[in-house]
Amino acid sequence: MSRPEPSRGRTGRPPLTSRPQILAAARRIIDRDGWEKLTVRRLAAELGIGTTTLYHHVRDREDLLIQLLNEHADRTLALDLPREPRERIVAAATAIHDSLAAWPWAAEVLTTDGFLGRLGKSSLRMVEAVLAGAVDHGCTPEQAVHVFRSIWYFTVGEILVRARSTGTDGERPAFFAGVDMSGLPRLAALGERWPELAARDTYPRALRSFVDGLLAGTAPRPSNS
Amino acid sequence: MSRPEPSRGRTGRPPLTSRPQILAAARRIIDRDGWEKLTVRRLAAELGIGTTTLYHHVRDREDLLIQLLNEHADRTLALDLPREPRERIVAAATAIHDSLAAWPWAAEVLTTDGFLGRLGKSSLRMVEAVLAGAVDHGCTPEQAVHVFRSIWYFTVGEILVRARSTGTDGERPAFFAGVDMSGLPRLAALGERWPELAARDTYPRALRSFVDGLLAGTAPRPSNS
DNA sequence: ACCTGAACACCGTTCAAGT
DNA sequence: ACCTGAACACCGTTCAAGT
Repeated sequence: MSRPEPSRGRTGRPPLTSRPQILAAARRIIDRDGWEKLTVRRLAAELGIGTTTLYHHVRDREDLLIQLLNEHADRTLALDLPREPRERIVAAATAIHDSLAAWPWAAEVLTTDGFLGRLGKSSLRMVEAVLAGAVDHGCTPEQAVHVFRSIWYFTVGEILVRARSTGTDGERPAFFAGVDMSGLPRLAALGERWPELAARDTYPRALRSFVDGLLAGTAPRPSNS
Repeated sequence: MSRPEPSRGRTGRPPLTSRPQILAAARRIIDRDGWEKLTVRRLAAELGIGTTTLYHHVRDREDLLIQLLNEHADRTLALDLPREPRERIVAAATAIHDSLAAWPWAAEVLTTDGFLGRLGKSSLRMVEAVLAGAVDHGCTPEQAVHVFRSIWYFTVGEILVRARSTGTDGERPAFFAGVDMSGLPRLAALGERWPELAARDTYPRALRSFVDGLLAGTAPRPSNS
């Protein structure tokens, strides 16, 4: 896993490609060409190495993406969190959300199996904060996991849906064109205002409602003594 | 869009491939080989036609998937909903959830831009039900859209994350293996119980909490007169 | 009007071999 | 120990042509 010092006497050819180099090249591609263009083949080309060489440094494409995400998390999740339980939960969830919203390509990796077990320390700190906030509020560990998972699903859903929504609203033709609106009065009344309303950033407000709803079931801890 | 009667005199060769045939073949592939195998090329092969012929009947792969989803919705969302606003919202969201949970491949299409505008009547009925429930509870149209979107994000997130989670728990090695747990006491205390807790189906409970939280902000309508 | 093969421009990953 | 080209087994989509 860790690379040896170049000065230490060792057998074999010294590596020409390092993990930080690979991640830097990947970021370069994303910034320059868009994250859709980050493929194993292009990344190798960017590094000036053979495609297959990359497979000595990353297990597969998914592994590359998770390493990239963890590095991103290290840079964006190093913040202090409030002490009060509810505010702690809200702040941690918001940090996760904002971090992911800035990297919509993260969507590809968010839903992989066993994702949590492959997360780095920075991300796990945020998971811990939500769990601790819930427990401090009076939740059992089981309830705390439920609180975390609920918030996680909502956050992932928000990111994934909005990541694919074009910001190019304005010149788009009738959103509900060709849809038969009979029997759908509320939807019909909204009509073409829908795209505008759907584009609003309502994550913070919805998050607070959700946290309130989740914590309402469990009695808050009695103040000490 | 609609196909002509074969008996009516018309110019040109009669079509050998119809929309229902295509959708039936697609379902056959999904049931037999798994939804990952549903590709344009395989579908054409299943139908016994050239790959390019398919492009006369569907605009592209995404269009095929949305047609398939709408057909699925027609078969699964034809249910009655309770009249009481809160129960109406919960029932509609649960119907959407259960319908999607049964077809995890729907994940591929859920997040496409302008998705709502391409939905069929059965799905829009559920959207309408959530909006109507919120308005009947006392929400403004703007708030009702907020309620729908919040529930939608949560539902999509739950489906997408759980769709990729293997049900093959039991023989999997240590979930948090190799993770440094120092400074993460709540997570450490949970330890290897995490996969078991994360596998629980908590959607209904979390949904109720969310709906409660979302409706709490808006005063319930005064009973009539 | 409907259908087609060939081609374009790609993918991720593995193998056996080279230095 | 590290790197490699070639190959495998695919993708979605477009074009110009055939019946």
